[in-house]
Amino acid sequence: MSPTPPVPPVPRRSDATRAAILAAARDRFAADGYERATIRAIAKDASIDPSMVMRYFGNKEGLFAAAADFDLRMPDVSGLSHRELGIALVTHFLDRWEGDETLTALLRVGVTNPAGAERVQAIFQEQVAPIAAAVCPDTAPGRAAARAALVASQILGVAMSRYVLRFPPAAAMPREEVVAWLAPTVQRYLTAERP
Amino acid sequence: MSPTPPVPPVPRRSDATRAAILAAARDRFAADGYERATIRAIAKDASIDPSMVMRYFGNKEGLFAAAADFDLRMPDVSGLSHRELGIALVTHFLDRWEGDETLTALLRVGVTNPAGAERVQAIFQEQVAPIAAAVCPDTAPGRAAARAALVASQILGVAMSRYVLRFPPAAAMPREEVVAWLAPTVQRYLTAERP
DNA sequence: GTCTATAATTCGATAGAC
DNA sequence: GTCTATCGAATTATAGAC
Repeated sequence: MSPTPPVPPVPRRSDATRAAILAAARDRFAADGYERATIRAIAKDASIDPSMVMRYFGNKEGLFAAAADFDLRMPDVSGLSHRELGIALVTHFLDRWEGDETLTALLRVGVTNPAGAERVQAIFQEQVAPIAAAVCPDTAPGRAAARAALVASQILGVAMSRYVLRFPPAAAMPREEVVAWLAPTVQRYLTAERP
Repeated sequence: MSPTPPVPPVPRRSDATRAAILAAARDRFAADGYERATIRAIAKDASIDPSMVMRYFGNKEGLFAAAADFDLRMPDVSGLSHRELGIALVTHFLDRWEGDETLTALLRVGVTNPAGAERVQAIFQEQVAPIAAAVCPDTAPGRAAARAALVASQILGVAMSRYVLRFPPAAAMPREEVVAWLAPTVQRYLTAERP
């Protein structure tokens, strides 16, 4: 056996091509959903041949899985008051949603594709539940996950209304008003005693 | 000209066939979303020929529009206290969602199809906004629509988590606990002073 | 009213030249 | 690594016999 050298920081060769494909895939999945987003269209957006997409990612689901690996970049909320907590989280979610259409893509795909639904669930479970566990008053097993699911329900709902379905009243509502309405809700789901 | 007689209660001839197609369409749209729900599969479920679907509804979008004409059957909330209002509305929405998968279908289609998004918006706008207008404390134009959109965001979000994406913590949460958490939220969106 | 047959596209995926 | 060419399957929609 040859001694395996430590893996170099960038093992892949043509990372630029991969990145271009992934960026185009995120756009298309976000705009069209999983079914309507065709590999052909994604490849065209990336100025590359459709067969390259297959070569890099195997099949369409593999492409989506690679494009949907998403970090919510949840902020550090330790030391915040309950009131500040709700405002910080809602503001952060609005920032993330407006700054990166990957989340809209995730939501669109999650609705029509089981693998997409699992990705959405995993992302919120892994990244929001720890915050809930850190601040919620009850300690029984599964309670942090339940509170994280409540927060996710309100966040996903406003994202649906504002960015996916684009309800005129929701889409036109100023950011500050969305935060003012939703922050107490999120705060209560995380910190209130169980009703 | 022949004097037109008053339209009979059932002008269509084969209403049974239409109803069977619509029922099958609702099931398929709910289970698979707009793109994956094929006219062939819907016709097969209805034990009928695919071409009949085209004959009755013109095209796929016409079929969906007919299948998605939905009545939320909002209850009469006049005379309820603010506390009772939140409980009544959340309970009613959970009932509607669990008793008829058309709403899940609507959500699935609204995400990938502009016409579907308009239907979802119209349904919530037409049926929830009047309730908001009746109970909310501010009277400026558009405020009832904004409050209805807030309510819709929380209701759609919990429907997404529970019935579409099926987050385990949200799907496993007992109905009474969902009502207990969400009722104060809905109540506040409808009746609280503008923050 | 119902069905057969098929047109016209479009898609994911593969094979293979260079 | 990149591209051309194409297969096989599936779809919506139409035309027309009965």
